[in-house]
Amino acid sequence: MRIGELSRRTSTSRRLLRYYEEQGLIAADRAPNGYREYDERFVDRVLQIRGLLDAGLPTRIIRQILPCLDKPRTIYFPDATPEMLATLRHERDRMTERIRFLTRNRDAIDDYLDAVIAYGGGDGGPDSDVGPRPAALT
Amino acid sequence: MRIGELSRRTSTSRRLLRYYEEQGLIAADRAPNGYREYDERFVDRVLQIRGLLDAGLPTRIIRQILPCLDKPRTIYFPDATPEMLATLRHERDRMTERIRFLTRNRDAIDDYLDAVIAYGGGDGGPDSDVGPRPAALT
DNA sequence: CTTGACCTTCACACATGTGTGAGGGTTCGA
DNA sequence: TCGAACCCTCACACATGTGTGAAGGTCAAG
Repeated sequence: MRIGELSRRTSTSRRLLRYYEEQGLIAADRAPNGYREYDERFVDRVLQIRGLLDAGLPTRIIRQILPCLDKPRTIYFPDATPEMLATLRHERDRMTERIRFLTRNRDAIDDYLDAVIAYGGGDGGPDSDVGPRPAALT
Repeated sequence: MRIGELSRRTSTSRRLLRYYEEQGLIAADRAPNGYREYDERFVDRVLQIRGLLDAGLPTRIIRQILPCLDKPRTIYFPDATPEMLATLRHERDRMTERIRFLTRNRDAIDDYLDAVIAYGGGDGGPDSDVGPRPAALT
């Protein structure tokens, strides 16, 4: 497929797809006329990049960890230099930290939301169907 | 305490502390000479801001959710407008998504690392003490 | 009183992800 | 053959978080 279709299928602007390529995250090959040509696998790949980007990782890091994330665990290990393994460990730990932090704060928001609907009776939002109020608060 | 101490205690540059204030994330009061004056609570507060920032939330969102995250669940609910509750729900869901994504990818990295050390015997890094290799690979 | 360590505001600078548009080719159907 | 709908590269622009430094005020110790 060409860039327009990939763009549509990943909800990612053409501009960004070219940017990701420039950053070495994806490598499209070219049709004789110069157009980029992508195959199916790029859809998942781009989605994964978006996810990692959204999770706060910079392209520089994504470029390094992406090859290790191929779904069929390629038993053929690429050039895993010690520096790269160190980066991987470090990034893994950083992600674990992030997960902890996000979880803690997400739960705090959740608690707040629960408290608000228990207290004020909610606002008709999508969380209004949470079942019976705790006895102590009714 | 003044900005220098808060900076040291939170490993955050003075510049950023002023920036967070400008963004409405913290509100220091001023000594007669114009110096910012912070109390203990700001240490945690700043650390929390850093965490949320690192987790990928922009200051604009942090400003909204921070008041809901005060540790002693202040049963006194601030001006929780419906728009704000909607933001909160949306952001909570977004965080849940991020957590899912980060977890998935973190685990993938972890698996890769495990596979590498099982395969190549590791590189002497901090994960080398993971115990016996899986029987099938030794 | 001076020096040094603090503090203030202001402003320019930079990296990163992303938008936008100019200037110009290719392809395909009417 | 024309127009629409693609594609290309290049480049400037913007928001956000962050660094850095100038020009100057405050304060305590020597």
